[in-house]
Amino acid sequence: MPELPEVEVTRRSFADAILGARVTGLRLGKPLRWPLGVDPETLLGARVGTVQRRGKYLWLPLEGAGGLLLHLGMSGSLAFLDTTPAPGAHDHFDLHTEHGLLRLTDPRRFGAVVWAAGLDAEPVATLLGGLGLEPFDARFDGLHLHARLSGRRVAIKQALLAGDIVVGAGNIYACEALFMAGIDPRLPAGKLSRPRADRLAMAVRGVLGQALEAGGTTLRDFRDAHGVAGSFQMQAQVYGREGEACRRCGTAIRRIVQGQRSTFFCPSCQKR
DNA sequence: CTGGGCTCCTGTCAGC
DNA sequence: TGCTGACAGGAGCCCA
Repeated sequence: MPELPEVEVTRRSFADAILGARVTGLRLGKPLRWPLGVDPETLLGARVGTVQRRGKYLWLPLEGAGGLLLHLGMSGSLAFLDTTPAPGAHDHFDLHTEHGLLRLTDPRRFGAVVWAAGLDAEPVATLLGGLGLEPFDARFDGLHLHARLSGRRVAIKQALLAGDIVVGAGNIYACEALFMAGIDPRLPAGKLSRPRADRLAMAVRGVLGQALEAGGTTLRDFRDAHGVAGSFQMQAQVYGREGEACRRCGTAIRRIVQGQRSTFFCPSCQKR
């Protein structure tokens, strides 16, 4: 579910509210992707610092007690609640604080909550270590993109999704960015020309920025920590539109499979 | 190093 | 109505 815009929208929706609150309790539901990695008791009383985002991960610092790395996987969402409803079947992590309850709901359980002593401590250092640049980092541009793609034979779509060059674009936004840049998703990454790399870098930033403004994409169940849905799905040009007319040229949008993921594109607007 | 495929898990929907 | 298979917003891991 959540790509960079959804994760960032989520972060913004509760970071201020939880800042400075002491941890008063912790409840674990069914196992998530990895074990928490710490005795929950040791986190009691710690103050929550400023929630940060790196790629699609959130880092929740606990002053004097390390911090928690959160990932929403495919189906995760966070809620920040004034009350304490009985946990549902898919509520697998509760962090009770003086300011409210932070609850992770994740039906598929590909998400994770992992403790580490710090951002540079294991296992967090390894998880974050291989990540590419943030899309809004000034260092991320066509030059960087072009250099990192050179010699690679994978399809450009898969190179974007891999997250080791630039983070944040998942299946929806990778498709949308390639449409915006007019690039065929099957193009071998190393064959992207420098001018087109410029366009693609701009498009990645542009699409993620638009999605952020729209509050993210709510295909089915994405909500921010206060239950607000996103609306970027209304602006999608290709994602989920197989067989429908391209909004730019009218050609039928195609769906193909790359690396076991659906790719949507306009065969006429997007060139090799 | 690179690329490709598999895997984790549950829910939903289309088709028969 | 019930069953089956395809598919779903991620990404770590293993193997060639």
